[in-house]
Amino acid sequence: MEVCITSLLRDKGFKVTPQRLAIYNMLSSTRSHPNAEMIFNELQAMYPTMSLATVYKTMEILKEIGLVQVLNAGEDSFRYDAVMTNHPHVRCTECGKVEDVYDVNIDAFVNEVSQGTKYQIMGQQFYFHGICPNCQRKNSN
Amino acid sequence: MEVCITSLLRDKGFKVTPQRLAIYNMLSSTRSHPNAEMIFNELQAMYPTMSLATVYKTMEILKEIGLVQVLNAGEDSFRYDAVMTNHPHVRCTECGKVEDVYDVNIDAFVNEVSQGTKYQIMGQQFYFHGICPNCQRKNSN
DNA sequence: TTTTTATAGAAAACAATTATCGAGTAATTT
DNA sequence: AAATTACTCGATAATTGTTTTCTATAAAAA
Ligand SMILES: [Mn+2]
Ligand SMILES: [Mn+2]
Ligand SMILES: [Zn+2]
Ligand SMILES: [Zn+2]
Repeated sequence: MEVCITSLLRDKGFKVTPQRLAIYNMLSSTRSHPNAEMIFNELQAMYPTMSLATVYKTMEILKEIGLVQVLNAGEDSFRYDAVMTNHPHVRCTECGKVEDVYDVNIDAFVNEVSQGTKYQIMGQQFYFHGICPNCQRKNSN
Repeated sequence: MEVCITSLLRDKGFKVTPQRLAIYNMLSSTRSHPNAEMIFNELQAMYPTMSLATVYKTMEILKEIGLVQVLNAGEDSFRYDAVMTNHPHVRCTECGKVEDVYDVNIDAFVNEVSQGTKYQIMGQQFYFHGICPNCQRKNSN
């Protein structure tokens, strides 16, 4: 993993810096689909001088070299995901968390759409919204 | 249609104003999925004094009374749709236009996801991106 | 090393959206 | 119809997420 990002950066002419490694490490070791601010806050303790702009610029690079994908779950900010398989997401409308949707095969659906449209489909994002188990429990009390 | 929005507004305690009717009429007679600025520009000629803030506030109300849905196609601004059926959208990554995806049944897919997750699913949005027929033609020349 | 080049971070700029507020207008009451 | 009330418009300012600019400095190359 470390090797991967290091050589990927270098191969594309980007420098390997502690900030970039820290940001990628943080993102690839969480399932919380954080936005720029969450990443910034998390790294604040360890990298007190890091700025939000660095997070944004790094995400731009990581996206470009194919290490992260950008999510747009109907909020006012973008979220980031280091898992590069194209999987659906679900957002809890009460607590706001965004999680993966597992165990669902999107290929059949994607193929159906690809064949039914004149667009040349390059990708897609599926967002569900609803209430997470936690919030359901809270509500029923 | 006119009747519908008029009575819906009144029933929910909102006043029926020319601006609101104009915005809703414009939106329901286009398939371009405009964002606030596009709506504003389009109405500028007929309503020279209308402000962007009014467009935003009106969209908020129209969303609340269930007459429009808000789209989030991975851009930096929201788009609006007066068609309330839940249908997938596709955005051309070259010219930026957003169109409907027709003739595809999402129910089976939605059901599969609903049953595979512990979330109580309330809704979803499906976005595809690719290249529209026009831009494909341009590219091949 | 030394030299070259890209980057980090502070600060300012930007763009989409939201909030505030006073004057105006529609609905309601008299 | 007139008066009262409550809501709304649009100008302006504020906010928020993101991008740009600039320069000392860290990383890569020589
Ligand atoms: Mn994910
Ligand atoms: Mn549509
Ligand atoms: Zn929740
Ligand atoms: Zn196009």
